[in-house]
Amino acid sequence: MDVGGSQDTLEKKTDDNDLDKNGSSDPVVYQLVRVEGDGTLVPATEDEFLQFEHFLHDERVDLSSIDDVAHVEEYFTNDCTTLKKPDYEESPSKLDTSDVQADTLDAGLEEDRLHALDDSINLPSNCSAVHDRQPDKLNTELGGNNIPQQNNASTETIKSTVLNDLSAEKEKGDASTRASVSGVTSSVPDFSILRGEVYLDNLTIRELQEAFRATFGRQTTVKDKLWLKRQVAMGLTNSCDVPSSGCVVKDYKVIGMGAKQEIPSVKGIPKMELEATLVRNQFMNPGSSFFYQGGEQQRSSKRLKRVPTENDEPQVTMFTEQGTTKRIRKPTKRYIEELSDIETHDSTGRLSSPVKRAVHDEVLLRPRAIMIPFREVDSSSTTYNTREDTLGGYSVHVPYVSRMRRGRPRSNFVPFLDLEPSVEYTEVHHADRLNLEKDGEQRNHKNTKWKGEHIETADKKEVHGLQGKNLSDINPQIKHGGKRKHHQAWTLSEVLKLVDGVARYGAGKWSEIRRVAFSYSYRTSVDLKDKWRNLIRASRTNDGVCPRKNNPSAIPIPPSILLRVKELAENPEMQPHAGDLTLPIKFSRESTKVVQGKGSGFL
DNA sequence: TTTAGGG
DNA sequence: CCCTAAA
Repeated sequence: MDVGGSQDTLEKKTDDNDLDKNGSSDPVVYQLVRVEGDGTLVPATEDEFLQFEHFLHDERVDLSSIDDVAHVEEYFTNDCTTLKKPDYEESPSKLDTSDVQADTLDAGLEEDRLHALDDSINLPSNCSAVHDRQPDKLNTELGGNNIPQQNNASTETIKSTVLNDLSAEKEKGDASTRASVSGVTSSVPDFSILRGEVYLDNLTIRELQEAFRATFGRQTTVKDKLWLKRQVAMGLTNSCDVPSSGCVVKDYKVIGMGAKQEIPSVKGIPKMELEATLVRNQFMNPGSSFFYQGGEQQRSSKRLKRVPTENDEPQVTMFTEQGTTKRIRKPTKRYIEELSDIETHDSTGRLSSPVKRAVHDEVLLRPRAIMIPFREVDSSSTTYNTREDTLGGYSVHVPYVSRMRRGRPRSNFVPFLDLEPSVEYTEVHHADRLNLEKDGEQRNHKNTKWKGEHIETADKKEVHGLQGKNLSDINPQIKHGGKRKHHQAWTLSEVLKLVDGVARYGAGKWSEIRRVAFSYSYRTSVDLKDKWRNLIRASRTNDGVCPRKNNPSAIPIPPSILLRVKELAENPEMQPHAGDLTLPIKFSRESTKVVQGKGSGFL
């Protein structure tokens, strides 16, 4: 039950600290805010954003020297994105509610930042905590870690990095104090502060700050002891569920409290490392990521919404997710489109006003794609890479990969459109990228799937003011009356499910079928209907002939299936077979025979 | 909202 | 796939 590792990781790079009781992470994007005299948080003004933006840019530049920049960038690119914690109050002391949800930590960090801000009034510098680590250090760490698949695992890499940070006892504290408020310090945290047995209660504020730094990789100016203790405990524990006092830290691990959610360390292997391992493993088993489930059902999720439901699964999943996430999390075309849509109005490519963002964010709220356990870090120019969603009750940021909504666009919302397949295709470079599928099954043709997400492309463009493509170029429809939005090729498994569903419930019961077999898919009943129609067409036509040969993304449909489709289409009566849902699909022998050799249909 | 159809 | 009309 510990999901912690990832969080630590996050903190390092993105500076988030989301820990949850469940262990689910709750990545959060920070928003630049200003602390008013009365302690209330006020969204930063556009100007402030701009300032920050610059700052970030610089950071970015630095990071560019890192290997696998693209990935790293993705994760480090965050910045003052949104973090609206409605009820969060600034005083640190209020953070101790354990049920505060992951937000607590975030809030904490935020606060920390805010404090810093207080100190140095208008410099958003601390917002950069995200970019805490120096490039060189990062490199070192990266290299130091024996993380094999760097490519496909930026996440892991990062994690490892964090691990090293924590476990690295070498770097002795020292000038930790000199760390700048900005959070970008060149000095190395004094990890030793957390070595051996340490009673947080006995630490001085300064020591706690050091511990904080060792834990989160960034400096804090907060002098609230309680808060610091909690932060450290939470950070080491990856859980929000920590007592306000009495925590004992031993070799970077929190003990002496209900450090339940912790991953037990094994023989001196730092917990973090274990976590990293976990992540890695998870990563290796994409199959375990049931996370991606499409997400229609998650749309309604709201931030802060925490579902008490706690399974062990989420945690495990989290790992998986993370591992997977990293790779996958690429902005979708749609995302870009959206951005474009919004940003387009802003020829300068600057950040849109807070208000706009807010609105946008709102819109982005209903994702359905891959969840990203990590906090999303966006480039200054973009805050839209991910959207927040709820995963198992935790709000997380997910890459904005999928279509938000199916069906008619809202009256006040421009429909998101996907690029044309051809275009999209070109954008998909990383074959190695993990493609999450809604349900493990649909992994058939990765490349065709997710065409919409040309991550790096998007990132870069966005970073640079997202102008790479013109909105119109990308999404014809938005600007002009364009073409179709997305095209998610149907996978064989989907087809099978559909056929099976029709067999059971009958054609026309799309809603039912969808509910039963595509509940976690973005396929809507209309999609099913359309698909069925196409299948029927194919079963007739195709039986022998291959319609659009020019459709590379179309996957061939086994003749047997087509035959079945045909049968179902022809004798609708013999359907409702409620009961054999468990059976995959029955292929009638004759059918198979008949159709065999005839050529396949295409999806 | 869900279906059925047209585009 | 999208969009609408109907229901």
